[in-house]
Amino acid sequence: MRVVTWNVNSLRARLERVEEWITEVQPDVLCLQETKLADDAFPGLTFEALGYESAHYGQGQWNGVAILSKVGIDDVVTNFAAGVEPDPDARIITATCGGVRVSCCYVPNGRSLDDDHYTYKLSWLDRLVEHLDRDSSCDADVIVTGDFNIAPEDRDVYDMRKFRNATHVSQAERDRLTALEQWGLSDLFRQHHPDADSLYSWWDYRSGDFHQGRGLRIDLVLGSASVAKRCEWSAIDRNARKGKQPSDHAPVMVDLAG
DNA sequence: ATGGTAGCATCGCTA
Repeated sequence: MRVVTWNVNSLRARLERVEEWITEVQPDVLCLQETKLADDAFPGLTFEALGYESAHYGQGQWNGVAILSKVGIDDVVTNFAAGVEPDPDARIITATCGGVRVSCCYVPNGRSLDDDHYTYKLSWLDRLVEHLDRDSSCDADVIVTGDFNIAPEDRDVYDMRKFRNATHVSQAERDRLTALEQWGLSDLFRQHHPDADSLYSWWDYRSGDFHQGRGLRIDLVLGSASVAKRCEWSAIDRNARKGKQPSDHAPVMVDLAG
């Protein structure tokens, strides 16, 4: 079972590329972030024609998340699970696909360490743990994936000197990833690339950052212990960042046995 | 230190 996360930075602007990519890579489950669509504008029929059921949670203009699945899509939850302080933005959708409980997340950017949006980011990540406590069981097959807007380690950042006093690398943000780890999740890409550095999933559009190798690894696929055990391959498809009108993010893929 | 680009409900905001 192939599970992929991809921040597409506007599904309207990216639909043709996403369709081509799906046809080539044939993921079983595809988690999308930043669709920037209202629910009634989501191209569900286009994906149905490619063999996918889908669920979208959007608000138009900004944010918006979706799950596409060839292996069923059940028990869909939009926003955080009941009992958790709801988020005003459309940033998380959860569904069961092929027996795996999948949460597709678009974590707030944070903007800067002194911005209210940074406080919101930390609160959002605290609520993600509460969401998992209420929605999912760490003993089951669970995937929490998406654009985390956090680089787990310094080696996931092209140049730490450029990130002094910046978001995406702060201890408080990384502590939130540790909390997810303590809940029972691990970084499936890192499991298959334990010694690698300079492997990124996002590159700023500006200044030729992609071609200069200036990126961050901020798109993660986290899996529970049973999922990690089944995970036999993971890669970032940086080819998808090339060519005409790419997203600024590349898809991150994992293959699970069975 | 700044600015660079892309997308949106576009001339300002978000990333």
